[in-house]
Amino acid sequence: MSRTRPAGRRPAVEGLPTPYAEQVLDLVAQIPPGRVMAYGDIAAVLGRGGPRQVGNVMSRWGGGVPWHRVVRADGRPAECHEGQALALLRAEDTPLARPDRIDMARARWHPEPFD
DNA sequence: CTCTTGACGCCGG
DNA sequence: TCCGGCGCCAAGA
Repeated sequence: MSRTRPAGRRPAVEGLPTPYAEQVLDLVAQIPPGRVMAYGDIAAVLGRGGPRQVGNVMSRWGGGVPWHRVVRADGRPAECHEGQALALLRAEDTPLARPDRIDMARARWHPEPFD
């Protein structure tokens, strides 16, 4: 009973995150405030899976990471929490191209080898 | 092994 | 701009 959880993640529901899910969550956790990454960008950086897989991971265990910084390639947050995500993004001064649209050209973030 | 399910992405109309 | 449709790929039944 010493260890109930091997990691500090917060499995919102149940079911341990798969190794792939851990990779996704770890990357999302590194996105700095005021910046965002598209689902497809995350899959491309990991070199595995696709945007659908990233979305699937976020839907299950996204609660432990800055989920609002993961948006669609067109600059809009996922529809299921669009308003809430926009509020959080505006609160951290994320560049917007429109009231409900992220300026991907300025807000898109990519992990550096130095980071 | 096959089939289904997705917090997606891109293209055409 | 808004729709509809197909492609992509991990995970579970």
